[in-house]
Amino acid sequence: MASLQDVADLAGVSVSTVSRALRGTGRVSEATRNRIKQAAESVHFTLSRSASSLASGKTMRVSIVVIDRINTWFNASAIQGAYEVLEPAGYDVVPRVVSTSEDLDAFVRHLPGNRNLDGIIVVSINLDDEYVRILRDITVPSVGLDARSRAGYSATVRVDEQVAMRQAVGLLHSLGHRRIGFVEMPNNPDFLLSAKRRSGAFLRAARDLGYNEFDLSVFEGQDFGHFRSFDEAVSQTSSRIIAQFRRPTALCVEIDDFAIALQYALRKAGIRVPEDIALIGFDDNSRAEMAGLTTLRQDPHRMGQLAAEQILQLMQGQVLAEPHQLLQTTLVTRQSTGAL
Amino acid sequence: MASLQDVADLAGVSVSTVSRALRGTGRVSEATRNRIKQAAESVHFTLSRSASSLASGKTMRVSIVVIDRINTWFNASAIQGAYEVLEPAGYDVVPRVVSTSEDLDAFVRHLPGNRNLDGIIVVSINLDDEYVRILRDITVPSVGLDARSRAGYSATVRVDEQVAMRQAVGLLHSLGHRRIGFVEMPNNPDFLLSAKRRSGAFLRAARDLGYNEFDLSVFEGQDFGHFRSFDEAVSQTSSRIIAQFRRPTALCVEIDDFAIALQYALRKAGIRVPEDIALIGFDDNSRAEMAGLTTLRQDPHRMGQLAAEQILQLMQGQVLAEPHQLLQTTLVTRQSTGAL
DNA sequence: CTGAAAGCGCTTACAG
DNA sequence: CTGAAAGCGCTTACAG
Repeated sequence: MASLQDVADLAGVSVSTVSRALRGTGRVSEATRNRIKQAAESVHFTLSRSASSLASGKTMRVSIVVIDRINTWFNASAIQGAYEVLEPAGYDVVPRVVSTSEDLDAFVRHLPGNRNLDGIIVVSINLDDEYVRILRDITVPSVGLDARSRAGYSATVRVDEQVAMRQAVGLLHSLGHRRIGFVEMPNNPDFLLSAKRRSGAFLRAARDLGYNEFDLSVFEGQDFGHFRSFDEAVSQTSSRIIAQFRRPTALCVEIDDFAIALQYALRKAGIRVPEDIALIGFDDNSRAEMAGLTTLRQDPHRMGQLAAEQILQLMQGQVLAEPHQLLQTTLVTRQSTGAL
Repeated sequence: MASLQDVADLAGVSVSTVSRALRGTGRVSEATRNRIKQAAESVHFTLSRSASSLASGKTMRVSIVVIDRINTWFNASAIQGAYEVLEPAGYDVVPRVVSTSEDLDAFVRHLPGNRNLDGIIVVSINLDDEYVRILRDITVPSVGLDARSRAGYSATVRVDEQVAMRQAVGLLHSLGHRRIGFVEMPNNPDFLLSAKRRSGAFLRAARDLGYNEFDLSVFEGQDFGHFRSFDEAVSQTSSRIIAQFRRPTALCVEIDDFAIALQYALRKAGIRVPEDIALIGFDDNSRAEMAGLTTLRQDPHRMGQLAAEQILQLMQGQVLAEPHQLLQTTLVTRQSTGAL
């Protein structure tokens, strides 16, 4: 396997010159550069990232931390977005999955001594105070994507949930719904996702529009471990909704996948959607259109790009013009809320 | 940032001993090991992968190459599967996207001199002869996942398309369909995906069951670039099908997403599914159930795990008991083929 | 069981 | 514009 030295010998120059020529840094004469490039080509030379990294102190690696799985609609889209801006800049994107608070703990605790990454993008994780302290003290920049709070992150990208919920509740209000509710997902108890913030935003938006406590209900998400399956969680939630005293005529559901399953379960139980209960989701994922689900569209792919742009600037030591970016959702109206 | 040397000083031993103790290699006394572990903890020590890599010659990195996007159902599931087995073994999984033949070319041509990965998993790419030659000569093992041919790869994992198509055609035959066809996807012209193999397998299966040339049709996939959008490709294909002389009463479609879109377009054009045309997809992806699509289920998540297990063994220099694994699909019957 | 030392393949001041 | 040399932080024979 050819090394810098081999290329240097071939081109009749020193390794320093080869290094400079290949990376386009420092002045190297046109002629020398060409000679070197040819020599490099001829032996299929590729820089050893390990050696470069060790010498330069930069790993050219950014880690993207996601909860539970890489292959969810949100996570995979965010990773793709980040990849699109990081790859052309020469960085490897290294996914890291955490499933339990121990996983996260191990990851965060190793951060202070970690020389294996130049930046971190963290998806849908809110940091408790201890982690905030650790993140603040490390030299590696971190960007929170879809985090509830800015705490601990050098920069954040998230969706404006308050405006989103105003859009949703506004639609329900204009359709004449007087009793409305919010349905939280079953959750991974080790992570405080965006659920609480989203239901809080829902309640605030509703009160602003004149709904009072008796007209509002929140179906709280339970620990996912309580259920044998996703389907069981859905049908249990469906039953709770149906049995509810002064049952709402419209529901905002935390995410599309749950809303879609719920719509199916409700209909199976004889509840008509949207006539008896109207439904609004959140995401506009790949199944929402087919399900005829009215929803709040967000764009994790774009969020991944933005987070990557931020981390890129931070890694270059730049000061961000807008470290905390708030994106707006788009209300997409479909059958699950009936005709406008 | 603490280095091995710092830990050694703290524990009062040499760096060699620290290195051995931390990695659990070589004999180190219980007492020494504990002292070292404590010292390491206390300064949040983490090994520098770059330095380890440079010294040991192993990068602890495996690249997974996918076409066009990370966030497709197939690709993201495969990556997740690979991650699950590679991460516990200490390897980073580094996704790499190729969109054009130039991308692939650049990647493959750099392989011979590449010291930046220990193994490669390549998804849905068939190698032409030149690449086969390059791959054969490099020292890094490669696993082909969903490749049409074994050529060039140290090992492969794929689905048995011949059996799959026999399942599908068998169902159509038993349902009494006498004129049947296969619909290819619009394709990325830079990559020869599995389309041709799949339609070939369809034709073989159909002939074996007694269908003759006049009863069979193949709607060939066109260069995706010809269309302004996916929807346009779909509606064009739909029109071709409808206009077909001696139109088939049942179609196998190359993948679910296209089948689902096609079902929608056909119905919109007044063709009843399954009464006028029955449809069978391929994948059983997350939308197939909702669409009521009969389909051939495959499991890219499992394929990713298997490919990772193979590459792991190859990287350890082991000889594979079964280098070429063929998985079976499961026929999942739903409304798009009517009642059995 | 432990240590001294060479070496992995680069980058980067420092000189010239 | 170019080169000699130090050094990045580890691993791994080699000795003892």
